[in-house]
This record gives sequence, structure tokens and C-alpha cells, in this order.
Amino acid sequence: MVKPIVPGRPVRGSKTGRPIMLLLDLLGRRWVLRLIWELREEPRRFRALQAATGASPTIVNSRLAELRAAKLIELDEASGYRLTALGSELLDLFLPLHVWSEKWARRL
Amino acid sequence: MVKPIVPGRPVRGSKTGRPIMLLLDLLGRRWVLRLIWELREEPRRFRALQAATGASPTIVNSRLAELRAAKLIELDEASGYRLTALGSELLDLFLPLHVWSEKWARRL
DNA sequence: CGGTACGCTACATAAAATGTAGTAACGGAG
DNA sequence: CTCCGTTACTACATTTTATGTAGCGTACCG
Repeated sequence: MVKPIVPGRPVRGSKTGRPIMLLLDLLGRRWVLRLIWELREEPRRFRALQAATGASPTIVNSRLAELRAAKLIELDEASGYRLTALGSELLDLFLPLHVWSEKWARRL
Repeated sequence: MVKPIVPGRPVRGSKTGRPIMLLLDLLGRRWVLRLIWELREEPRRFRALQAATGASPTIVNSRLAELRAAKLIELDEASGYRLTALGSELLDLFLPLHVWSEKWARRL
């Protein structure tokens, strides 16, 4: 695990602990964006996320713990990991990326 | 440098090379989101970006090269690194994060 | 009891990032 | 011309982070 995200506490690259900096640090950790993305439609279990991303179990576990600490995802025993209300809001901000990414790829 | 992003070519965690996967890989690299963020208002020079982020020059250089290859930023001799039209579009998708992050931090 | 799936962990290896120092090119001042 | 500052960028040893593989402990199904 890298570091828990705590408001007001400095993160890598920012001593102020401003929310946007906390968020950019968290989202910039490897696999974090991808994990959120994989949960966009339905809850998925630990092993499913591992298989979907191809990341090592060690890091999947670390990231899931960090995302849980950030209250963006939660573990529901019955269905698996799923986005919280907060996590869904964040995902909604990211959804336009999907469309935009295709336009972007065409210009590369 | 990690890997250049090329449409149709696999990236870490995806063999398909789908644009959204390329994008999530690129944006998930450390300092990438932060660098784009730092360029949101005006062009900045290499050293300014280094100072603003606190990242090592090695990695700043790598990430800037990757972002240039992805046509999200460009180097203007007169003013420094700045977002391309494509980069600005991407940033626009990210701007709502700023507001949202404060709400998020309050709930942590 | 055997088999399966679950979240999760240990640990050795490999990859990525850091910190420090330095290069080479340019322009201006003395 | 030499000295000085600024520019982008690089070399390289050290530290941090991620990978790959194996396995744990629990629960359920048969």
C-alpha cells in the first residue's frame, strides 16, 4: 500500500493537502483509474478484477484498500466490489472520456 | 520512459489496444494527471513543472515526452510547454474534478 | 472427506521513480 | 573572449513500487 488519502494531509507532490491534489495523487496510482472503470457497470469480485486488469493480486488488494479508504468503492459480500455513491459520481465525470478517447486515437 | 502510446497496440492491462485502455494507461502513470493539471491555465517551462510537482527531472522529462507523443502537449520555444487543442479538450473533461474533489474531501 | 471459490498475504524478482550531478546549447554582461 | 545564468535534458546509483508465484484461512457444495 502506498499511502492512505486523508484530507489536509500532504500527498506526493503537494504539501497543502488540497482536495484536488489528493485526488490527482490517488487517481494517478497505477491501476486505480482502470479499477474504477471496470466497476462502471456492475459489481465485480476480487478475482474478477484481477483477471480483468491483469494486475498482480498484491497491487489489486492495495488499490482496492486505498479506494475503500477513499470511500469510492465498497465491498458487498453478496455481489463483490462496487462503486459507492461518491464513486459513481466520480465515474460520471469520467464517462465522457470513453467517447473522447476514440476521437483522440484517430488523431494519433 | 515507460512506453509510447500507439493506437491498436496493447498497453499494460489490455491486449486489445482500445482507445479507452490506452488513455487509462497513460493517465494512470505517475505525475501525468498532475502535469496536465499544472498546464491548465498557462504554458509552463520544464523547470517550472519540475518545481510545481516536485517530481524528479528524469520522470518529468519522460512524462512530457509521452504526453508530446500523445499530442496532448507541445513545446513552444517562446513560452514553454502548453496543452494542444486535443489536450485542452481532455482538460475540459477534467475540470469538474476540481469542484467535485472538495465535496469528496468533506465526506472523507 | 474432496473440490471449489472467496478475499487476501508472503516473498523473491523485476520495473519504475527518486535524488544528485552533470551535459550541451543559447544569450547577455563585462 | 570569458564568465554567468538559463534552457531542456541525461547518467546513474539508490530507493520505492509492482510483478509473479505460491499459498493461507474460511466457507460452501457434494
